[in-house]
Amino acid sequence: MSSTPPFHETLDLTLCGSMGRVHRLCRDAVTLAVEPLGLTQSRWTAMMHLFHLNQGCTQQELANSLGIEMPSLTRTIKQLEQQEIIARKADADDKRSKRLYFTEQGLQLLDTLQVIIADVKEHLYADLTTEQLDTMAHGLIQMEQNARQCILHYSGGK
Amino acid sequence: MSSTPPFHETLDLTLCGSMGRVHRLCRDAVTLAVEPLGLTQSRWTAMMHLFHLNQGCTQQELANSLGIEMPSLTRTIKQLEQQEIIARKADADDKRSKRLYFTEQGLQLLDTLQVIIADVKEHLYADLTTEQLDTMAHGLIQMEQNARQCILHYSGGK
DNA sequence: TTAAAATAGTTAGCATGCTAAGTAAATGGA
DNA sequence: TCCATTTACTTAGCATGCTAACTATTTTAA
Repeated sequence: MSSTPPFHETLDLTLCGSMGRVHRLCRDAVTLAVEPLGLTQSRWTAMMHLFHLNQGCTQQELANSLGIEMPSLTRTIKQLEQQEIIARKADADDKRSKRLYFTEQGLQLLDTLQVIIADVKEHLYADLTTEQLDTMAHGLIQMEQNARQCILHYSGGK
Repeated sequence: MSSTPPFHETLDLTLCGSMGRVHRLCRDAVTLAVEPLGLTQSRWTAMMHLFHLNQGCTQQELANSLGIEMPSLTRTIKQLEQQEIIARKADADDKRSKRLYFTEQGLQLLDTLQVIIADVKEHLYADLTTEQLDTMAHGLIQMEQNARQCILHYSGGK
C-alpha cells in the first residue's frame, strides 16, 4: 500500500537547501559572465536594482528592493562609490538620507551589464515554460510569507 | 498591444534574488525553532543529512549530499565534534578518510531535532499544494543544470 | 518647546558559502 | 618498483548575508 512519495520530498530535506544551491549557482553564473567588468554579485545586483528604482533613491529604498538589510548594503555601496560607479549625495531636506546616482562611467557599465544579464537569464531559464516560472515565483512568495510568520511565531511575536 | 508581462518577471530581476531571500528566511525559521538545542543552520543541516545517509559515511559523501564543498563542511564538522554530537573515526582501509558517527547524546539531540523540523516544515509548506511543490522542485533542478552549464560556458569549458 | 521615540546610515563582528594551496595517503603507469 | 597523479581532508582568507550597538537627524507628543 505504500505510494511513491511526492517528488519534492525526494529532492531535498526541505527544498530550502536546493534553493540555496540554485541561488549560489545562478549568481555564480552571472558573476562569471560579468567578471570582465570587475563586478561582484552584490555589486551588479545593487546596480540592476538601482536602475529599476531610478536614480536618486535612498539607500533604504535600495535595501528594500534588494531584500537585504542596511548594513549589508552599506558595504556594497561603499565599494561601488570607490569604483566611481555610483555617487552618494546628501538629501537637502533630510540630512540623514543619502541619495544614489550613477556616474557617467557607471551608466556606461550599466549598459554592458544589462546586455550580459539578459543573455545569462536566457540560459538560466532554458527549458522552463512561463507557466513553470510563474508557479515557482508564486510558490516562493507563499513560502516567504510562511517563513516570516514562522519566524514571528518562534521568536514569540517580538 | 502591450500584454501583461509574465508574473515571474514582475517578482524579481532574475528569480535568483527571491530564492536567496526565501532560502535565508526558511533557514532562519528552522534555526530559531531549533535554537534551544544550541545548533546553527549549518550544524542542524549537516546532522539531518548525516542521518539520511546513515552513519559511517565519509566527509566527502556528506558534503555531496549537502551540495557544499569540503572546506565549508570541515568547519561545521569540527564544531559538531567539539559539541560531542558527532565523532570522526579514521577509516582502517583508507587512512585519508574519516567516517562520521553520532555520539549517544548526538542521537538524542537528533530525535528532538526531527520533531521540531517536521513541525517547521509544515508551517513553511502551508497553502502550497503537492503539485506546486513538485513543480518548484523540478524547476529548481532544471535551473541548477542550466546554471552549471552556463558556468562551464563562461569559464571557457575549463 | 522640549524630551522621547523613530529613522537613516555606519561600524564591528559573526555565520557560512567559496577558492587556493598544503599535507598525507592511495593509485597507476613506465 | 617508484615517481606522478589523484583523492581526502585541512587551513587561510575572501564575499556577503546578518544582528547589535552607535551617531546624527527628524518627528511626535506632553
